[in-house]
Amino acid sequence: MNARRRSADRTETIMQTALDLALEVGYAKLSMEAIAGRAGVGKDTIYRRWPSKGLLFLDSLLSLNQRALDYPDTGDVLADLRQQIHAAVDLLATPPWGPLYRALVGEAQHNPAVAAGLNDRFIQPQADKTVARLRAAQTKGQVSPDFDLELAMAVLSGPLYFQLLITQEPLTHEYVNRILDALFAGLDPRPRP
Amino acid sequence: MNARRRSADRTETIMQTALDLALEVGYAKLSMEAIAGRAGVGKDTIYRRWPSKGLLFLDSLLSLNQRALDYPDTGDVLADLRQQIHAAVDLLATPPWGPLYRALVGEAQHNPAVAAGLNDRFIQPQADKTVARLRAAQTKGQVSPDFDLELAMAVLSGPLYFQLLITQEPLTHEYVNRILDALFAGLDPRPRP
Amino acid sequence: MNARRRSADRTETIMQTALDLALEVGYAKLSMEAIAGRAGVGKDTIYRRWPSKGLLFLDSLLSLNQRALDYPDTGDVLADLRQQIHAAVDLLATPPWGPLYRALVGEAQHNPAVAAGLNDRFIQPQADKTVARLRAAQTKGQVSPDFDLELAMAVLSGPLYFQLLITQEPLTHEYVNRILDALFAGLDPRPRP
Amino acid sequence: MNARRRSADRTETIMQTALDLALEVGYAKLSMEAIAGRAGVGKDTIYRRWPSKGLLFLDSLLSLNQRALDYPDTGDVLADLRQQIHAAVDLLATPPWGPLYRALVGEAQHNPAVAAGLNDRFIQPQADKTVARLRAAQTKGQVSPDFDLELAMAVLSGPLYFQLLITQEPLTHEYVNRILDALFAGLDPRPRP
DNA sequence: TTTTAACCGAGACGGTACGTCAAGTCTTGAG
DNA sequence: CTCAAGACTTGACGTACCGTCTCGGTTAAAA
Repeated sequence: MNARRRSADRTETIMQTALDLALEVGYAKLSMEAIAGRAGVGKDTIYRRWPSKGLLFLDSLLSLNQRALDYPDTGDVLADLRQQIHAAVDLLATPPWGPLYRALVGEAQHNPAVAAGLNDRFIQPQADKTVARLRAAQTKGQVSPDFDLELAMAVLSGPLYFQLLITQEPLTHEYVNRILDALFAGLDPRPRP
Repeated sequence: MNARRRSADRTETIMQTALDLALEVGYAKLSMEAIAGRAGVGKDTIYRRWPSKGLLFLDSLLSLNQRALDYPDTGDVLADLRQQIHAAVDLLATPPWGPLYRALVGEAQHNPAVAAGLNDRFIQPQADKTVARLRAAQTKGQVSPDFDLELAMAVLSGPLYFQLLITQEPLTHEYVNRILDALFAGLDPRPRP
Repeated sequence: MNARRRSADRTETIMQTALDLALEVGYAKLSMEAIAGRAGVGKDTIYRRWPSKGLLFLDSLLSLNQRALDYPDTGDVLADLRQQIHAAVDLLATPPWGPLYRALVGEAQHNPAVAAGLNDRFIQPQADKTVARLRAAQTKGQVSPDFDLELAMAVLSGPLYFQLLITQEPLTHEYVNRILDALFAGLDPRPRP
Repeated sequence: MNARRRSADRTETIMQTALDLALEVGYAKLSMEAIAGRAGVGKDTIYRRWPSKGLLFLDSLLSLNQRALDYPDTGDVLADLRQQIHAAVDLLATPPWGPLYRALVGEAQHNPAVAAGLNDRFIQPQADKTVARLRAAQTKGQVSPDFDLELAMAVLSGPLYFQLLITQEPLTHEYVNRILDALFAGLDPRPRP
């Protein structure tokens, strides 16, 4: 039992060290040797827990940053979505997290295991929460029954990821609001009669 | 003149070899040494042209895949957008290109030079074309004058990139159509009176 | 203990391989990569043990060729010196050793660490033995008390090295004898009265 | 004629530059590229004149340091030898020349062409002059007719080279004198009756 | 309490690739 | 025709990590 507790301590130490080092030198220059050295741990002790640097990093980022990104349900869908997405955007704007999260997504592009882990442990749960919140509103009649919830989720997330990963312009509340407003007010391009 | 021509030949050979190797082993296992060896070229000859593997790969991908992704202008905005985006999606679905493009975007997450190059040479031009096509329609009165063109572009691109990079589900024409229809028909979630 | 033993084995293997390769291609074309490859060893494993090619080679040559070049003491100084120097000359004439030893001395001309190692591990000990043998003879009254032993050593060694390194004519027993005779019979150039 | 003169100028310039650079960075770090660059000359222009770095360096050292090391003939052999050898030793003690000459001899150990060039252009001529001076003395009856002149030359040179190349202790006039005195006074080790 | 087996830190090991450097050859355009 | 300039192939350098594999030296549990 004690052994297991020490084991758990070590697991935590390693993840924390990995994160610290990633903050200092960036994910690209993060090395298992440096993590092991700094954590005062043998390399095997790391490899016994995680099969690759990517998965260790994924675990570190997700486990140590367990901020509740849960949706409130105040009854006002739009306000709830806005608040939740603002929180997410704030997190990504807080200095280390944006680049680290970008690095993680980058890693997922080469490493299928990381991609799978990222999806299963973060992306899908978040998407599900968004859809669930929308569905709740739909049930209450606040949203039209033939509104495509999955698509709405994609239209909300997509532009943010596009900005984060591709154009790398800063994510602002104002931009989030424009997307939300377009989605909810209707982004109808048709010329008015 | 001859020297310059031979030089240009070599540049092309190197890019082609880089691409070939990337197809065979994937970007992650692509090495400068292997490229140099296969291309029958010294490593310096590569480093004289590109400062890093990422930029060589960026150049290879963009230069050797100069498919015109220009928008037609048939007068029907929706049809033109649909055709153009379908073409892009088809390209990404053609086996090697999807993973390679994903790898490139992944690399851009660690390497600012790649990110900048990708933006300047591909993302921005494409975005500009989309906006230009929309603006043309706006001028002709086919689209409402207060329609936010930049946002429309982001709403069109974002979900596709989200699917490509994050959920990694296949990109289909059907999905493109859903997005286009939502955008143009209006994705109004408000309950009908 | 096992680890240390395996370590020592590897050290020996590397030195032996270095020597083998030097025999085949000569010191000038000897490369760390070739040694590592042939020995089935990573380059780091070599660099962990020796900081440069020169010092590895020095170690290989001296450790693996630990022929006792000790002076006998039969009571007859001249005979003892002659025997010992003939042995040294024979060694240098045995095909690989002459060129390899020349290469080592050559390396010592650019590389102070090799020069120091060569002196400390080979030149000085040999010189000391020669002087010691002469001193023993002096003690026994076989040699005049004001005979300059250091100079005698230099007069014995110098011409041999001159021939080995500079004129590169073959070293023969006959040449050794001429030097010994001159030294012991007196090389008095003064015209006889 | 003009072309040839310019050609000769260039040859001189290259050798001078090689020597200058060798003084600055040492022979080991001397590179053809650096010489060409500094001399304002294409690499081919160098390779057209000398087939290798070693031979260029040999040429530079010998051609640009044409100090007359000729023996005077004042009638006093011993004094003449002493003066000449002191001059040589002084030259080697003047800072750059000792190390450079050592480097040249070092190079000769790997490179037969350098060894041959060094012998033909410097070692043999010097040896011949020494022997010639001794022979002159012999003819005048100042030296015994059965004195082995070649051996005397080797006994004079050998210890100096030994000190220069092997033990790397400083060469002093005092050491030269000890050798000369031993040679001329007779280094007779036999116990006096 | 003593034994014993798992676990650990440390870091050596065989590899692979890095990015740099220089060698010696080859090509071009200016004079 | 000769030259400077410098691109080119080649090949080695020394470094950095990878992921695997010992090695002793603690422990914590079973005996």
